[in-house]
Amino acid sequence: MVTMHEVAREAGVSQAAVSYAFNRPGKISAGQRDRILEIAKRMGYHGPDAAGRSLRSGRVGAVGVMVQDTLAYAFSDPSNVELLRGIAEVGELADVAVTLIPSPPPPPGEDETSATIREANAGLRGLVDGVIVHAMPERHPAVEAAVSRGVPMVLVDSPKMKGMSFVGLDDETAAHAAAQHLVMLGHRRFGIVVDRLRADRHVGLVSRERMRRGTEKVPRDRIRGYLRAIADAGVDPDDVPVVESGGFRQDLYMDAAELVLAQPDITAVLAMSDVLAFAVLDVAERQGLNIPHDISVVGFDDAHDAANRGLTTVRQPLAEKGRVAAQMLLDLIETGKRRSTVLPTEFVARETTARPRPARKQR
Amino acid sequence: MVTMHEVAREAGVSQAAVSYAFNRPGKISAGQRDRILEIAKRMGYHGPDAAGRSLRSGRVGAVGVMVQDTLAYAFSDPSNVELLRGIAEVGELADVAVTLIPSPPPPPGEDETSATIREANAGLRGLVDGVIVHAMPERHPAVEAAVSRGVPMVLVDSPKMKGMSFVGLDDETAAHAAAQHLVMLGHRRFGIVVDRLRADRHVGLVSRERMRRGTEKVPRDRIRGYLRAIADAGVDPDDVPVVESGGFRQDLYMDAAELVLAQPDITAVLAMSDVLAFAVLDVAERQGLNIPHDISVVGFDDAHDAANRGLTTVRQPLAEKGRVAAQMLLDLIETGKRRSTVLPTEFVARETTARPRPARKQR
DNA sequence: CTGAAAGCGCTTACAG
DNA sequence: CTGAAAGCGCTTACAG
Repeated sequence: MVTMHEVAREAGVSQAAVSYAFNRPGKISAGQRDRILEIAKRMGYHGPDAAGRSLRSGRVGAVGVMVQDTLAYAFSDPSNVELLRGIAEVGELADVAVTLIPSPPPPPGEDETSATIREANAGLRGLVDGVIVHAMPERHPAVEAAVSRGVPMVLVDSPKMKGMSFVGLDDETAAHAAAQHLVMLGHRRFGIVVDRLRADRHVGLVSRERMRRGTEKVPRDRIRGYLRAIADAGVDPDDVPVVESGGFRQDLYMDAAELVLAQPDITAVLAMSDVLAFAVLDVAERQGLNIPHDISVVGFDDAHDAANRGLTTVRQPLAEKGRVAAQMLLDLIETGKRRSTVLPTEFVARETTARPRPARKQR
Repeated sequence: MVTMHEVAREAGVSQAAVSYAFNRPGKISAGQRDRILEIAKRMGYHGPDAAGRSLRSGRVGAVGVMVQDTLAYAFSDPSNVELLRGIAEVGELADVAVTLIPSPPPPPGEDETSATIREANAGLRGLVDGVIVHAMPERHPAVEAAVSRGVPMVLVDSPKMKGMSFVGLDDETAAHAAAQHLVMLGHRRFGIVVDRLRADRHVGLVSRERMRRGTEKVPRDRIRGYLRAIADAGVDPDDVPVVESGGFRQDLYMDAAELVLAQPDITAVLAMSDVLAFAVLDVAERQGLNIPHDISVVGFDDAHDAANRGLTTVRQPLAEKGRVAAQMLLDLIETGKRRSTVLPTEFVARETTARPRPARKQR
């Protein structure tokens, strides 16, 4: 590799002059600068090496996006992709690279030493100047490591932490509106589907105890909103079945959809995301159920396909969420100033919700 | 920031011993190692800093994906997302971060000095150990810079370069099969839509001269395949209108779809990608055309929505393409060995193609 | 406007 | 098994 030093020697100047030619055009005469750049080019020197530069300047030129689970998942859910798109837009304008950092939960029963080493080598490693923490649970070791390293951080759809920037929604209120729509249509028997309350791969019906101990902010808040609207309608929230898919894979979504549809007497399903709602639609169709007349379905996100499939859902500005978070992070890195933003949501009624069929017999 | 040095002093060992505790468990006794790790943890030292480490070791722990245009685009096209998903899967297994590197074309009329500086600061900057070059055109400065820097590189759907690893399809043969399907159904009047032949934002009908001078590998090869099948059917390929959207945005796709559908007497449209085909379907529907009876439409990719919308298309293994490319890059970084792979495609007939309406009058 | 010098945090070959 | 030392490529405060 050609270094600044070699270019400097060839040009007959100091190594610092070469650095200035690339980084501080003002510190050097235009003629000198052009001559140095030309010599650099001829020698195959293409500019300062990132490692040396960032070691010295403490700035890498990249921001990270920390996601739970696999990166593959990050690209599987269209809502997530939309968020990444927003982040990328801002990163690009600021000429900052975007690095994806998968942070799976620690393997069960790991000993202290391995944990320390794994965490040390995990994700961050100083590869980024700051990090957007997306939909991570409470007390995730990767987040805590970043906090104690003092990495500038913006929390998105993750549990709020004291003194940390936050971007998200008022999930509880938004979910309340969705459930209230069903209540107003006359529904009284509901099923709820969520993806994950804790990172322990639990699949199936959720106990009240488990609901209380959920570590994932978004599902927890949305369930709370659903149940509050349902309770307001005079239904005992403890009678409402909540199904957890346990992960973010299509097959798990389908299983969860089957389970929630198998709950006796329900006339409506509240799905925590559009992808879960789509799974419910698919299973219902396969079972010959008429949507919305046999079962009403409400999603959340207003993702890519929602309008095509006529899904009643809650719209959230996903790309905007990414843009706001990225801008907030860049400002935080620059100025150290923390902020928080709650983005608006909007309930969108489409064709997957209707009055419950009066003929549907009570068991 | 806590450094190794401070941990070493606190533990009463040399700085090297701390490095070994984290990186070379074998070089140090287990007791000593645990003690050092514990002290490190207590002091808030979370492992070697990436900048220092990579400066010394020459290894960053990240691979880049170079994409033309904006990152936002990278997340807009579902086919592209699928490819990224494949790359991410492999990167994850290897504990390597994935960094997205947008490489827009140079601004027109840029002077030499600015160009040198821009290129120096562009994308790579040593942020990655290697790069996957995805769908970049011939002679793109960012690619050339990476080549002359000697960055390990795998070309995906980009023009082949001497001595460089390559992953892609036999686009010409695949496109030939798609066009042949239409020929066999009896079609003789075709329109072709592609996204971009050169990075100059040309929009609209494409001259034969422009087709010859295309710098984008995939559209060039696919057009060649389409036209060969059409010529085999006895139609003069010079009579086949080719429309270029000029970019990767929904509105440009819609404009291109309108223009191709406005071509006189055509009974079939060959779209270079599913997203373009979807735009043709949307415009056709809005115009009250019956698909497939008024117009047959063929896509390419078999992306997410293709099956849902009944699109006749060419299936390619997008996620697999990403996995293969990423694995190839990791091998290249490790061993220096170059390879190339051509992945299989499969023509998939669905509901957007049929015999041309015999009643459709010839002008 | 230019140059000599210090030092960012780390890894590893070497000597013990 | 452990430690002292060199040096990776760079930026910037400082002196001229």
